[in-house]
Amino acid sequence: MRDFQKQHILVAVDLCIFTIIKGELNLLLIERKYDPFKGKYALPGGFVKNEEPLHIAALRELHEETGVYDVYLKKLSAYGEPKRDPRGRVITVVYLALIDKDRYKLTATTDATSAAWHSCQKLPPLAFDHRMIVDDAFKDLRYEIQTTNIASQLLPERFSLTDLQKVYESILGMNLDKRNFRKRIASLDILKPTKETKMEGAHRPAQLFRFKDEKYKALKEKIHVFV
Amino acid sequence: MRDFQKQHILVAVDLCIFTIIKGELNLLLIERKYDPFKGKYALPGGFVKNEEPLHIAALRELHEETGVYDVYLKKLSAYGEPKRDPRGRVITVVYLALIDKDRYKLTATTDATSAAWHSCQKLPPLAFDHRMIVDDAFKDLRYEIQTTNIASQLLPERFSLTDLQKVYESILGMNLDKRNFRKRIASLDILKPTKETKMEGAHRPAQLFRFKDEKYKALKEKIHVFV
DNA sequence: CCAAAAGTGTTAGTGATACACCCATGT
DNA sequence: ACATGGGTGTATCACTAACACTTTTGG
Repeated sequence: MRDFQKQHILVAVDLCIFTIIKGELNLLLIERKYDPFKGKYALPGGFVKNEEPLHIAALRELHEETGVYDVYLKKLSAYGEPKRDPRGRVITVVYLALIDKDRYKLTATTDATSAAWHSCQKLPPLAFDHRMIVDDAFKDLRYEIQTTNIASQLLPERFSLTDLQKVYESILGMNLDKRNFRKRIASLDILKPTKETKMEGAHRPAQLFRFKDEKYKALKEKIHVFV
Repeated sequence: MRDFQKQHILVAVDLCIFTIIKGELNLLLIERKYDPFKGKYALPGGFVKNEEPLHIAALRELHEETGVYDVYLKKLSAYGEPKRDPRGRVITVVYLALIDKDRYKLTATTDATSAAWHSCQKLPPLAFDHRMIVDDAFKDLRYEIQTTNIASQLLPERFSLTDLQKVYESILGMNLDKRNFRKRIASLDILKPTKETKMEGAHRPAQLFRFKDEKYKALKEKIHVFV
């Protein structure tokens, strides 16, 4: 414990909160009102309290920004370059959060914060090293979407197969063949059909499905002996 | 910055240093000489200095324990439960390191530390939350070995195909078919043959190979649209 | 009846898996 | 000559990828 008292590093959490809006992947950002990086956008986050577990700090920040508690939250990595915050040394632990925008609406911008969704296609310049953090989080999301059932976290309880396909397409950044997609989803055996349909627009209504497991579930242990 | 001064959380780095010994995956551990967890084993690590980048702190600790600087080092996650260290709140950033035991020998146990290799098949009880950390690091390693050329970091410059296969087998925890393994390695086109052979024991000598890219290289961008 | 999205099968090609014998060497 | 690990090819099966038309609804 000898060196303990000499250290002056602060611990924060930052959140990469993703959602799907109109079939596009979006990220929640806050516009900074003060220096440093005044006018730029940043990830929501804040300092960890002394007795507070990291994931509780993340949930607290998430709730402050979105009014939501019950979400998928995954710890990613930590970022701690000495100069990443010009005000002092801060190491931040990053959490990935996925929410269904329709279920959990943003509380009307509390306080002075102005949280808003931004399409991942064209993110504005970000403060600090947040661009790197987002890029890393996005890579993780791409992996998770392919190996787990986390797509369920981005959709309402009932959804059409086209809705689901758009989740995959927006995260993988490519168009998928409709027939092949449906075959693969069927083979995974993770959905159960409902008797409801979604009628919107002048076309044939879509059958709605729900996930068998609402909660996180790994779909494959083995990736393939190589990939 | 208002809450900055109130925080009392210390930042450390811990290292999961893997190597292959006699075809088995091993992890470097230190036996703790003092409480807490006296007599148990722990990951090598230490506190981050005020102006020190995290990866430099990791390299410093690595060098102290192994006498090695030039190794593959990858930042993993952070662990910061309030009670993980009974002496006070410490958040640790974990690094994965891979070394070739033959190239980089351990310096004869410096100071009072007693670092030693332990087979991952039968690790002793670990201090703190280090068991969880090792499990997470191992999962990461399993993924990396299948998607990148990091096997090169665990082998000497020249090695036989059987040596390479043992790296994969020990990390994947399964036996692989020799012919299929060689076909796949050939299709990846990451090795170049040397004219040397390894003669050891009373049998046909093995041809030695080396990696085309010594350094880290991703082998596949796309995992597969699912996995 | 037109527009718009939903829904549905087959084929060809590629890659994964399973499997057994001969080779070169030291003792 | 024998014991030991090195080295090689083929056949089957499973999965991926490419591809186009009919259905159902609202306007």
